[in-house]
Amino acid sequence: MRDSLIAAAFQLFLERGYEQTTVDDIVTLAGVGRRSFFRYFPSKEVVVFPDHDQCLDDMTRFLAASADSDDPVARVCGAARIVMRMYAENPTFSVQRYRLTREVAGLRTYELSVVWRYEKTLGDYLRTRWADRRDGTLRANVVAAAVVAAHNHALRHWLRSGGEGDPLAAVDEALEFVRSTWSPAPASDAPAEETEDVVVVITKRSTPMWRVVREVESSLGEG
Amino acid sequence: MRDSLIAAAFQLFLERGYEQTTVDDIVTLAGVGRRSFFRYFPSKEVVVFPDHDQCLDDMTRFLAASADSDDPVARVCGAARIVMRMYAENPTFSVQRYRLTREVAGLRTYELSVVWRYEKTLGDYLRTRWADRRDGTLRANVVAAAVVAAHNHALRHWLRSGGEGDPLAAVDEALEFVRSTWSPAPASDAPAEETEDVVVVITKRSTPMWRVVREVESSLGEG
DNA sequence: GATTCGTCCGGCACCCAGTGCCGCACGCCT
DNA sequence: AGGCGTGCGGCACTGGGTGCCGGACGAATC
Repeated sequence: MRDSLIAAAFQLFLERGYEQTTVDDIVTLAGVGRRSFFRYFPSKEVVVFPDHDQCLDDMTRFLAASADSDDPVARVCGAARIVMRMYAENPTFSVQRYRLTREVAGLRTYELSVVWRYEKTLGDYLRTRWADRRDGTLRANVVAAAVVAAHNHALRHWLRSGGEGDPLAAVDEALEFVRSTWSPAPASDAPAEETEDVVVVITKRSTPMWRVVREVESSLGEG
Repeated sequence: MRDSLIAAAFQLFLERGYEQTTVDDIVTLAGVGRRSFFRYFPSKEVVVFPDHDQCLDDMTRFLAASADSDDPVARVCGAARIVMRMYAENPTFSVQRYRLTREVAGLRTYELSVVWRYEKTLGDYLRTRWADRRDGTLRANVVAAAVVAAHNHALRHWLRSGGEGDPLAAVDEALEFVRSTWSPAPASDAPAEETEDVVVVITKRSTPMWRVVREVESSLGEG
């Protein structure tokens, strides 16, 4: 029932457009009653994003299964990967939906509310993880927004290309940009205590931290 | 006409709620025809955010008047200040609207589309400024999202407090967190070269950067 | 095997946001 | 005084979304 409604809806949406398709058209094509449509989808827009509820549940469970030893930033990056994986499971469907949302303003607005639920979920997780920090909530909100932005950057790029290439690798690269700016530990699990070289930094006491970082980074070369 | 419609709408929204107020109620209270409402506001939600169109224009002009010598990150932070200033001009109105958007899901969704226009404007500006950088668009999207998140963090905090305190100072503090992570130059124009103290750090070459930072921070005491 | 009960579906009536269209009144110019 | 553009009101209509009720189906019970 639910799947047949989705199939009928997308068939009509792609044929004659979203706004030119009424709910009556969908239910007559699917052969069900009009009332049943609104039993499965609270609004006409929801049928365009049928899998996001499940995906949000997956993300919530993934974050709830986090250990205290996990790096919070790396964890939310992993959570963002879940969403990208959902898109990557059905490339043609995702690309078709992307074209719809590009054209229809109402769908874009609804998509924003969907994305906002992900961002709120990530922000809530980071907020609890950084409850002891001062400015923990600010940091949580900013990092959550940055992760979502990086994810959407890679996602849109992949969707615009028509579903070519590896979206998981693209989102990892984009997320690495975010992770590297806030998360101290690298993603790789090779500990650094075993190496031998020594770096000496001499700086004035009030030198801003970013200068210290830049100096050390340059003294470390490109690695 | 436009102002009388806004006044009538908010009076009814605060009395009996947003969803319990129909457009007919608004126009009968304002003493105008129903058709005129939709002449001035394309939808019922728009009447709740009557000043955002003008504010978006102000932001666009502010960014267009940017010089190439300006720091892009500082410029978008200044653009975010424009929005906060608009909220701060009418504290009681802003707080009332905040309570409405907290309760009504449809208004929250519409607000997301409004915020998204700001974020897109900031992102477009940064994208042109960073056109030569590799990953310039990714950086632009992430920084724009971070600026919006920091702004909203300060805004929500101020609105939840009922409009107490200085929202401009709060948003500056939040934006400084974003600016300091991406823009090298400090906002204050006092360079750091004039101070005297020296800090010495000795570390292994492959010590992760976060350990270096922690070490320097601890050696600097609490300051 | 008949009854009963919970559940799911269809149909109906209704509300309300939003739109296209037309008529009218007002101010303006000639 | 007589056209004329503009802005407003009214009307009819479309379509999304909801409340309600009746009926069909299957499962448990007697």
